[in-house]
Amino acid sequence: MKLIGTKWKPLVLFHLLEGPIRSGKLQNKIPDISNKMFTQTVRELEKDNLINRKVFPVVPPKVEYELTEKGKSLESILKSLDTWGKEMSAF
Amino acid sequence: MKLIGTKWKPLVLFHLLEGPIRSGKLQNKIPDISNKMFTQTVRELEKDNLINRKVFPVVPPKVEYELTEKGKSLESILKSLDTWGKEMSAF
DNA sequence: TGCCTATATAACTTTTAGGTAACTTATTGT
DNA sequence: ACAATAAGTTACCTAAAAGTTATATAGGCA
Repeated sequence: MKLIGTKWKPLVLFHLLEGPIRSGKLQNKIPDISNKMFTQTVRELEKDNLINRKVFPVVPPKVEYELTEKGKSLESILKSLDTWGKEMSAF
Repeated sequence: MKLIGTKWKPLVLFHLLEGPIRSGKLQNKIPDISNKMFTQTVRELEKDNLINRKVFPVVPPKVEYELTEKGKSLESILKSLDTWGKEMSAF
């Protein structure tokens, strides 16, 4: 499972720390991600067992993503990365 | 500075946590890295001010790498990542 | 004379990540 | 009829990351 070495995975996970969220909303939180990369990223995270995908059988579609326990175990790392990145961009 | 999104940077930094080390030794700790990627990676880390490069003017060449203070500030993140990776590969 | 050393670079190729744009789906409301 | 909706897929293309192979260096020593 490559977490590092990918551009989007950590970012998606980071936003999921806030709790379950609809697909579109999550995507909006990451303005620069393309539609394709978003889907691809969440699919991989699902395979990695870091997130769950909940599909509601309605029209138009409704899909929610949320962290699994395994995903939640990344919380401190993700937050540290975020903090570190912000501190360093001050330089 | 892209730490995330690169394959080798975190690994190189992780090995430097043990202290200053000669170029060749460091490279040996990462068996799968190609000669080119090793050089390229340390050069970028140097530009990022995460590591220092010390050149000894001898023949054959002797070069040492060590973390800067900024590099050392990554310690807890790097160690967490390492620990997490090991725990998870148990699955 | 010519080989060995450790570190690095250059030229080139392959692989993978990522982006774009068009299309699908099924139901509701007009 | 048909437009709008949210989520996703597909085919295609480009750019960036990484790998491979060959070469340079300069002094010590057989």
